[in-house]
Amino acid sequence: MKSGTPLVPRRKPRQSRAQVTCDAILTATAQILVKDGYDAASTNNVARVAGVSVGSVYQYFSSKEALVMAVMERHRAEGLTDLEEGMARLSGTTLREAIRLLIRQVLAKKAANPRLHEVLVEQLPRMRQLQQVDPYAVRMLRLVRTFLEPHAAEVRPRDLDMAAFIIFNTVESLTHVALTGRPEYLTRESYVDELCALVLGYLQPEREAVRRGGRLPERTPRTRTVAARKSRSSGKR
Amino acid sequence: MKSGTPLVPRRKPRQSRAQVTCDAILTATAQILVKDGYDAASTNNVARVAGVSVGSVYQYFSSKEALVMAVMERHRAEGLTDLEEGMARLSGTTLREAIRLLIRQVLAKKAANPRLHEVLVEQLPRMRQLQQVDPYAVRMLRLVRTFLEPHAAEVRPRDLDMAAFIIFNTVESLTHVALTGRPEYLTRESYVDELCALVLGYLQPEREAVRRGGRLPERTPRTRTVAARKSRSSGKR
DNA sequence: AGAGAATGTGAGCACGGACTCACGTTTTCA
DNA sequence: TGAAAACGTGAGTCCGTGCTCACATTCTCT
Repeated sequence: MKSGTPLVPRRKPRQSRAQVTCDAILTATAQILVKDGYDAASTNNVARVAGVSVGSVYQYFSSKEALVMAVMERHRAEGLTDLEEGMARLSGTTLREAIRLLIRQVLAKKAANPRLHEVLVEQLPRMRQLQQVDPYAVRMLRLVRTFLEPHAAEVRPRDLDMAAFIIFNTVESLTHVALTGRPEYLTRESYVDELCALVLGYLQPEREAVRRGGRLPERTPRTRTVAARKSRSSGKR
Repeated sequence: MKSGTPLVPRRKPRQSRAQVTCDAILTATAQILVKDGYDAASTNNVARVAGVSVGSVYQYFSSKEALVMAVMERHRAEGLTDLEEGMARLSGTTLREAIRLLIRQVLAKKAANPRLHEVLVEQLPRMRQLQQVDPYAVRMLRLVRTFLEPHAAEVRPRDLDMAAFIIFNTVESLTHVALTGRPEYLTRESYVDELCALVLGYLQPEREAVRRGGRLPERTPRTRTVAARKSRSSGKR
């Protein structure tokens, strides 16, 4: 792949048949990504699957990177509007309910097309274009921040930008790792519960509870419940 | 890269000069990964930088993937023993203190060689070998679980495996995204504070606080601070 | 109609990468 | 000491990939 190639300046489809070709190319790319991963998505292969010639691919996409980028863009735009709509439906709910709805939505979204999400997220760091500032990420964070602002008073974190960054990335990452490492979790209600607890616990004002929990054992625990001791020994290899 | 190549069966260094070559190769690989990324780490290039011939590389590593895998293994083993040692030093501290120490350790570890961590984490999903069960991940999770067990009684989550999964991945992911997206955060004390709040808040037993927080505004907020309203409108694009 | 623009074609080039192999050199050890 | 094993070499093979270009086809619009 040439490194100096500009990523944007390419012919835009003017006639409808061109639009069709363009769509076919994007769809084929997505399909290959899902089925065989990034490496299989060579320009020649994409052209073949799309039923067009390589030349046509390069009419509309200046490089392989631009091609994958376009698929990503399409997909992310969807995610963005989804979240926007989701947030619009929140009036009249408690913070707790709102967070649960949003988390559930993110999980459902990823579960709907797990493989595509997986591949795209993995390729994200390879996109030169995004190395500087990723407008999508910025908008996502702004959205979360906007969600937090009305609750600024009742919530612990003072730096809402950082809070948005943390919440967004927590939910995003935990969804992603569950997807790849623990697919069962995605459909397990308790996972949603835990994610909610995580976010809500983070937002809650401090208190003393766990701090009172006492010291860690020196060697062996002196006083401990039977259940605790049992699960402990079963945890050893 | 051939896909059918076995990843293990390769000559093991028996003489000391062989060990030297082997080390040189691994070091060169790591160095290239850090400086120029994965794509630059071609076998020929690795050999050149290591000062050996390509043939020697293939004496000990059956493929490029195996090569990178070896670097990863080395690096992850380090991380594992680090965490083990860190946990061994925790007796006599509160849960709160313990968590803070561990989080700070993870952050410091990544900040010490950010680029290597970054590249390796990015390449992780490409490793065919790990697609099934990743023994490193298993051991890490077991470690966290072992850490949690003595506190099973004073802590909210009932499923300690899931809790370990969530905590480990939260800290890991948030460290990583900070590394790549907000490097300033890594040295900011407040980021450590927030991560601690996140984990501790998650572990704390439930309570009513935020639930009482009331409803979200229907259309426009009725009662809201000036500051909140101001930053809110500025949040629009 | 027909000229020019838009669209589509695909053989093939240039390049670089992963990997092999036939052969030298050094070490081991009986 | 000398033969076998371990180690090291690097030119060279093979293959896929990204991408171009000269040309053919279709559309648009006066």
